[in-house]
Amino acid sequence: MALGELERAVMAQLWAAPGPLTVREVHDRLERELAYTTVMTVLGRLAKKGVVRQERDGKAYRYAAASTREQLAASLMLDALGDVGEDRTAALVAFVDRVGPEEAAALRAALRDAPAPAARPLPEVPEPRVDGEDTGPGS
Amino acid sequence: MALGELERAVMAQLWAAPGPLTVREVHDRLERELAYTTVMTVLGRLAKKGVVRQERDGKAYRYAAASTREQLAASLMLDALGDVGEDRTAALVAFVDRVGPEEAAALRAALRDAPAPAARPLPEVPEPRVDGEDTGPGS
DNA sequence: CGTATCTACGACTCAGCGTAGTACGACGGG
DNA sequence: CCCGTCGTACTACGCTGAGTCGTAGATACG
Repeated sequence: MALGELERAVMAQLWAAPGPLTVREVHDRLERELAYTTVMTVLGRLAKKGVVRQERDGKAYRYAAASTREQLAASLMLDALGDVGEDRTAALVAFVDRVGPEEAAALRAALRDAPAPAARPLPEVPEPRVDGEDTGPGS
Repeated sequence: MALGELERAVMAQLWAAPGPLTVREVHDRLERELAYTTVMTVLGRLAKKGVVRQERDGKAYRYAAASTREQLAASLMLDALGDVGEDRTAALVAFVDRVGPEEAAALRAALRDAPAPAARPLPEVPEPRVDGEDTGPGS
């Protein structure tokens, strides 16, 4: 699910903005000289992947990141951890073996704050949307 | 750098084996009905990426995983963490917020064992090899 | 009406992966 | 000595995802 280069650049703009952006706004904020439709395509793909939320604003759409940068990074890390197969704990040991002291400290603090949370899943970054799928049937 | 489906299956065989395997051995252990040359190509690509070590054995080659499954997973996790940009600590907080209790315990234990690890880099998983490059006398 | 602005959809390129065929050298049995 | 077997090297083809854009259609506004 890793994002491409341009996709990351677009996400950076969405994260940096105070609120949802239109295609044009994203396009104007990007340094690169891209066609308007290129940005639109990328935003559409990001929306299809679920990392971006699309909300109507009159004729146009506004786009906002579905999760924070940190949550997305955490998701990616979970994915990498899951790929290992069974022995997650050994992988985690190898992981902390290679993070710097600051990161180790952050991990320690985070573990202190979250004593026994039963892996509550966030609603963000849902399954990649498959065509005409309702975002919320509301049970 | 994420591996593809078949690449993962091949790595699984290499990790499961007690020692380096020849192409034929990997081919025979894989469930799928693949052409011998398919396995050879995949092993070659894995070697070019540096996740597999190629050592001569008479006429043939033997292939071994360059790092353990756990180390590779840790590398992938580091990559995901690095992509976030600056605020690594926040990402780590989000990460521990979403791992299960067992993983949290593993993290705690690992952090206990490694009090001040100055990010020592492993020799495994080197830069993707570019053409004729020496594998290095690494230990 | 004409123009500007959006979205929808398709198309093209390039790289990575899955898959395999062919060419060619080394080796051992008749 | 010749041939089939085994193994490598090289090339190729189809598919998918990402980057890039063009064109067509809807719509609002002077």
